[in-house]
Amino acid sequence: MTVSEQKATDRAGPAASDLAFAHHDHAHCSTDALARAEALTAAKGARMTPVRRRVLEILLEEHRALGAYDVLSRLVSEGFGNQPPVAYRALEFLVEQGLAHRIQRLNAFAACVHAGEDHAPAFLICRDCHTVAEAEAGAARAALETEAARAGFLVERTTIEAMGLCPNCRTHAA
Amino acid sequence: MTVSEQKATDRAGPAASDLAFAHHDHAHCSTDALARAEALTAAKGARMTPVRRRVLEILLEEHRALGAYDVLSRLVSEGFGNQPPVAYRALEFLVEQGLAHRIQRLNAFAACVHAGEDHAPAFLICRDCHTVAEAEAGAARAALETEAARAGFLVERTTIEAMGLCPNCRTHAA
DNA sequence: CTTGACCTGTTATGATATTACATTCATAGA
DNA sequence: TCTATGAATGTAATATCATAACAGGTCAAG
Ligand SMILES: [Zn+2]
Ligand SMILES: [Zn+2]
Ligand SMILES: [Zn+2]
Ligand SMILES: [Zn+2]
Repeated sequence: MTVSEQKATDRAGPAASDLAFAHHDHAHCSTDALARAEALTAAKGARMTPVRRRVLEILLEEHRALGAYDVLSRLVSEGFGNQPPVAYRALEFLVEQGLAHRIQRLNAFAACVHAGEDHAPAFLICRDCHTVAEAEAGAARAALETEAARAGFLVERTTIEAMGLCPNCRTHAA
Repeated sequence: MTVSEQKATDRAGPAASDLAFAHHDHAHCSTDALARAEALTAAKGARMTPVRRRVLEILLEEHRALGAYDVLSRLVSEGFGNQPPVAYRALEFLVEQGLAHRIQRLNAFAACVHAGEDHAPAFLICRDCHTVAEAEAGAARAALETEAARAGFLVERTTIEAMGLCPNCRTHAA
């Protein structure tokens, strides 16, 4: 990473204290994200319907990734449709709108904690407590694009994920 | 990326001409990989059985990722067992031995073209022709670890994949 | 030749995801 | 206001990906 790239990362990236692992006022974190989601979809003319809103709320409850069927079972118990497309369509919408991310490693979905910020996310997945934190992947993505460019490959989308131990679980393990 | 990191990449990484996209003597590329696989497993005392060898050969036929069921259907037509565990177990073995990689994005598997080299792979996946090239991810992984360290997260395994257009398909598209 | 580890075959099931079509809902234009 | 239209949702059926559990076979060390 060059010095200028590091500075860019420092400007754009979340502070370490923003990360899911740190203690924080999660009720605020969650309602804030939901409010921003409403504003963003309204601005784009996209429709934040009840199912979609509820799915986002469910994802926001914890900093974990949920499978489509986990989400679906929650929806069913609240009177929404009980077939897979109900969950998959709402999740697809949220991902398209940048309000949620798909975690490839887990075949699961997590709410975006930086909605509207046009960020390059990496995901830090704790194998122990299953918390998923969204980290800044600008530098990693740049390195990947550099490598791709050597091959003449045009990068359109990237998947950058790390599996390991979060600070809390490291401490417990030690 | 620092200058020293760039140099490290240049030393360790494959030349651009090594990549799957470039024209190359693939018969040699393939038989060579198979020979190295035999040597590596022998050295480790692991058993390269007929199914396992055949699965590796199948993966080596092209620089693409194959799903477990694609592999399985090939095995069936050659007299091996026709149940999913037959394919999954052979693939699991190859991944454990570092002879193949799992491509998360595709739920599929590709032969490793740098077996035994202790590399940090990134995968460049062409959305058009489905070729999968293995690129050097040392720099990207280092950037990801730096970011993870800020959060106190201990990285154990990484998934670094890019979806996009390979040089050939870029040309055709243009 | 027995033992024990490992490998393979097979059944059954579970988990993830999509296609297709019918119905309902929101809203822009007549 | 009253449709026409496209969007969203509900539902059934199916496709795709993955693992658990157990039985039987192979092979080399003892
Ligand atoms: Zn939070
Ligand atoms: Zn944890
Ligand atoms: Zn080749
Ligand atoms: Zn291509």
